[in-house]
Amino acid sequence: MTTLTQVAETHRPGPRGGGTDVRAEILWAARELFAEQGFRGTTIRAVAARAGVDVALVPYYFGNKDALFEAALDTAGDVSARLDELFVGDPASLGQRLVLGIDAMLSDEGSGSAMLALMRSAVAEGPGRQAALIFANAVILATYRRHIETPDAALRASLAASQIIGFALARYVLNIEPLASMSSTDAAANVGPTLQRYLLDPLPEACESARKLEA
Amino acid sequence: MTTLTQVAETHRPGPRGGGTDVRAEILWAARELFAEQGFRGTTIRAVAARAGVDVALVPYYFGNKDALFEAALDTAGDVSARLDELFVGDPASLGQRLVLGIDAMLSDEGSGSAMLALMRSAVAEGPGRQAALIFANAVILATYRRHIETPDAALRASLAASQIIGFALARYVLNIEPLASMSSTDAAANVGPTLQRYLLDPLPEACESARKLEA
DNA sequence: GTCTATACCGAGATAGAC
DNA sequence: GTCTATCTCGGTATAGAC
Repeated sequence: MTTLTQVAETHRPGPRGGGTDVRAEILWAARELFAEQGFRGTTIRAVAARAGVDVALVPYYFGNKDALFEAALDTAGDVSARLDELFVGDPASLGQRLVLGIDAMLSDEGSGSAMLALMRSAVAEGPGRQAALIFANAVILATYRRHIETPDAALRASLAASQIIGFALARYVLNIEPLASMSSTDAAANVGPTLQRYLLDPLPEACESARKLEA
Repeated sequence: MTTLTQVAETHRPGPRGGGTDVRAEILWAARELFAEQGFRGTTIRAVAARAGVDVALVPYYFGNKDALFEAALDTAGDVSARLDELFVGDPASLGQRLVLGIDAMLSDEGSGSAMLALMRSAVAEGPGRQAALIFANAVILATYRRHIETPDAALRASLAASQIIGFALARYVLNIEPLASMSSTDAAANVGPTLQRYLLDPLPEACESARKLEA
């Protein structure tokens, strides 16, 4: 047993001095750590440590780890809007524009890490599943539907999503060379045509089981 | 302090009755749970419970959770061999054959769940990273190199890997419709041409940054 | 309303009893 | 070979100081 008379002298309770916004501090730390280490890889204690606050403040402000995750990665609206813009323009270069635009988003310091964290957690287990399905499915699919209206829209969107997800993971998460370190323009030249075909070119005829789903 | 005289009466130490192979029992339970819940989602305790053995037997037989994971998913040799076979045949239908073959592997009860768990853990954090990179990178790339020898081999393999990974995740993990529930032949008809192009068709000219890597 | 301290529970890992 | 006890760590809940 230790005597309880000795108390730590580091910090006293009560509001902080200085103009630091603790909540924002935590959010930033969470964004960085989730992007670096994934959902289960980042501990609430690590977030608190990087933010320079006490551990209990994290659940205090955000409830629990799941809610913190969703708060940290809540950039879906922005992503959706930016994807929207990529669709306007010459249809002949839609595939290239998509790759270039998405690659720019993924390279971006702020939203890029969030998107990658979202994808990681979508594939892994845990609460991020829901949020990430919104990204992969709803965002891409809805964006696509808004711009190309054919009965094949869902099929085309799901095919495009598969290549976009694979591209993002291979290039930024798995670091498969030489795809990982090639320039954006080269990447666009290579995978752009795939998206072009999925989104605009005629699809193969024998596709009954897919078309059946469009009820 | 508790008195140490009172001992549990549930099970006594010592070898089991019956002919059950404890090690194999644990491996099967681990395979199932890793495939269902991912690496961090499955607890050693849960594995032990499903196998009907004591918790401590798991680290006893496999060292630690990482080693158990690798043991459970050690099907790389099999996967590599099956991929090898897919490459032999008419080059004109290579893409379709690959999709059909890979889809069959992923649908398979035994190795399919292992491959999916491998992919999940590759994208997520944790020890599976290494093993999964071997799959995504070495297996696909090496297999490919064995069959098509051009200076572009690595580039082509990385592109194909990106589509294969995205296909597997979108279809089997994220369940993006209608890709998720379409038939294998329809899937092959749709994404086969992509692999065909990545692997065999001429690549775009302006690809300096990629070619520079082939030293 | 903000912050600190601390306690609880579940999970991985290890030592050692039987 | 099998199991118990225990250590440590991480997420969460609570009590209470300012």
